[in-house]
Amino acid sequence: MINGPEKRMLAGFIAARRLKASRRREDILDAFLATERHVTADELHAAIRSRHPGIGLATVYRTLKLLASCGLARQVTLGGGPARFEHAFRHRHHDHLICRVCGRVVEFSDPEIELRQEAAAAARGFSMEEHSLEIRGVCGACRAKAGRSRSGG
Amino acid sequence: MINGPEKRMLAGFIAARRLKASRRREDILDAFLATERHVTADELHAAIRSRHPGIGLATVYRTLKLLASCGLARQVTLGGGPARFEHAFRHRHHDHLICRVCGRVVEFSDPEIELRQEAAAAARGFSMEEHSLEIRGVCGACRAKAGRSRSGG
DNA sequence: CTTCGTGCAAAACGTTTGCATGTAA
DNA sequence: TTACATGCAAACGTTTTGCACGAAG
Repeated sequence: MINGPEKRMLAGFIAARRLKASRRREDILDAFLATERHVTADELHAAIRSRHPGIGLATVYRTLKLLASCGLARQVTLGGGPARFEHAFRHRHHDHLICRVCGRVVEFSDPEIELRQEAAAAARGFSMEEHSLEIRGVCGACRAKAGRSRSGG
Repeated sequence: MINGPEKRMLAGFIAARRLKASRRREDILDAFLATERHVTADELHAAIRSRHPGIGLATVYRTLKLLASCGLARQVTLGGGPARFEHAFRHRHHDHLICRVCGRVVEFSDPEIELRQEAAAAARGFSMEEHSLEIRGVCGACRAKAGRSRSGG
């Protein structure tokens, strides 16, 4: 991912706004792209730190906000905890299933739900701009585990 | 609302857990029931303070958590701000439309969306326990106002 | 009398900001 | 040489907690 479209996208955004390219921003983008979904600023900071010890948490916050502005990251708040960031470039909008037991997050998307949301908003005079749908419950693996320990112990 | 079912519900919960009834808890419940939807702890604290100056913010937090435990309140986080609490007793689950311009919150509920959420969860092995759907956009009044100022000057 | 509730202040937590310095343009 | 980026620490707003005291059971 040394020269993907994400880098060009960030570079373009920076040029358009007359900001400045920097090594830090590349480091943070690299780490963000390398990591799996839904990192917090703190997690990303820790991950980058192993390779680039000098980096400050504030810079990670500032850069994540920048990545969100240019459409590379999307900020989500899964269940009230700290803000999390997921890849947004070439990733369609989706909703989240969150396992209450193991914390696993599964993404899904249902066109019919999307349509109905638009309709519900329109019926009440709203124009919809964005939405977030979060379903909390227990995933299959955790239910199986719970079933086993109930019957087995 | 001096002796509604909410009071009995709280009293029952307190008795069942061998907690203690108190004047403070009544005051806070009264204020919560009297207020309109979606208060923050701080807003509720301010409202109670005019009548009961000695009350502490921490007590409001603790009591709101208690009300949530016994099903009288539901905690929602509308758009990333501080936690808000809405009435939960005899109020069906609903979702929220939030106007980005004026902050107005409209509640709605769509049985088809609910069903599809269950189905989406089940299809991925999850048992759904709760969900939150938030739609942000612009309400009719604010769109009308914006249209007027665009065309009018 | 024992346990729980309360107010206060302090701590904790995630996030933002001010400032001096470093670095890209 | 100008403006922006950075690291650090401090500030910030929200929420929780420790503690001594008061009140309910």
